[in-house]
Amino acid sequence: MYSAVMSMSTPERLIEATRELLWERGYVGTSPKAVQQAAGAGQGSMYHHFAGKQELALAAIRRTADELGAAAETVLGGEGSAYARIEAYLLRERDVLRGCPVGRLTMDPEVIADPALRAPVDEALGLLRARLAGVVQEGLDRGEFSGALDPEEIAATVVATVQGGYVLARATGSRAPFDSAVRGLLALLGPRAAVAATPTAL
Amino acid sequence: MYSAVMSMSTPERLIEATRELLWERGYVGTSPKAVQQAAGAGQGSMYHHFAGKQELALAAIRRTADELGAAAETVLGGEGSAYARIEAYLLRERDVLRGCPVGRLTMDPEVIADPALRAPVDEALGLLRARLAGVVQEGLDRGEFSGALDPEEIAATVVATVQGGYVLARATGSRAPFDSAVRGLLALLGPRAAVAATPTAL
DNA sequence: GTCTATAGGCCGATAGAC
DNA sequence: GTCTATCGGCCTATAGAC
Repeated sequence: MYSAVMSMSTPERLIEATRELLWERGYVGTSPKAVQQAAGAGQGSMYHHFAGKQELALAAIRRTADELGAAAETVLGGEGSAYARIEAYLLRERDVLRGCPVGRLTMDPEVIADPALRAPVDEALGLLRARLAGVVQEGLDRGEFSGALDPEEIAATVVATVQGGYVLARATGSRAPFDSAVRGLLALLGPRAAVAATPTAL
Repeated sequence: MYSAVMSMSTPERLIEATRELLWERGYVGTSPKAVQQAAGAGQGSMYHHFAGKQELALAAIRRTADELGAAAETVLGGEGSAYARIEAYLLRERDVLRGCPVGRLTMDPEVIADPALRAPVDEALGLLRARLAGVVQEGLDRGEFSGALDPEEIAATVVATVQGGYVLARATGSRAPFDSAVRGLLALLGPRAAVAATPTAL
């Protein structure tokens, strides 16, 4: 991990340092100087590779957004019933107290005010919802869930529960409320569905 | 509204201005200077009434947290079935694109790092969850919901859906995903419960 | 209570030498 | 590519006059 960082090119180190700082402190709370120190790069070096704070943040946000999509696809494109895949998404390993590196940006006034910075955030969360809606639709087609459910609504509820779970966990300083929220959602989504799907999947 | 602001004492105006700025820009993004300008108060005046940024923010956060509790109680302490009250909480009027003034602070590194600033946030969200859990328990006692549900988990899911709904709405720039998430949750919580409770409530 | 003055340091960026 | 120097302005206070 650290050796990987040390062997990176300067632009790479700058982007990775920016990703970390954006995650922890947001755009408003991240200064070029802090990025340079974290990346071990000088002032002139940073401005040689990137036009400024915004351009650097854009590169960092794009990468983080792409990673979110890839991670979601790994879990949602896996084996099993629709319920099982949604469960896998919800129970996936997470650094709960750090929150979501993409969702976090949504609370930053300067990210929201800048269309270029907001675009990757919007897209990543939109794709995630669409992908989840597809899985819910599959489950509906297979009769896993009650027929009254709207796939896009359930997808929004699933993503919102995760994003809001981070809020509750950070408020408390413990991941417990996140886990509660997820278990509550699974209980509402689940029992009958899981059983119904078993014959086909397992 | 504005006349009310203008007739307020200087400390009051400072607190209200801080509340607005904290909501929009967070603690990290809010400067004493910006507060002074928004409140129409001078530098010396602000530091006469408050020791500094942290003390001012503490007063503002406490008030916002208290308001959250009062607003929740208004809706959750009302008439109707448990389902109806949770529905009322979820459908309550909200400035969705502005997000939650309390939940927002959870993404601020300096609020989370400062126990004094975090405490009111933690307490407000904790009380909200407890209050909702009580309502769910009532619903369970009256047979409104499926017996398998855990009140604290469902309460966490409800609050998380709202908090996460804000994230989705702000990412998109539209309240639509918030409404979807809420409708999805109501669909999961609901139909049978709503019908079962109707005889008593309506 | 409110004002102005002052402080040392960071903010985000630009310029130009090496 | 990376460095140092420099910029005007804001950050968060503090000091002391009025």
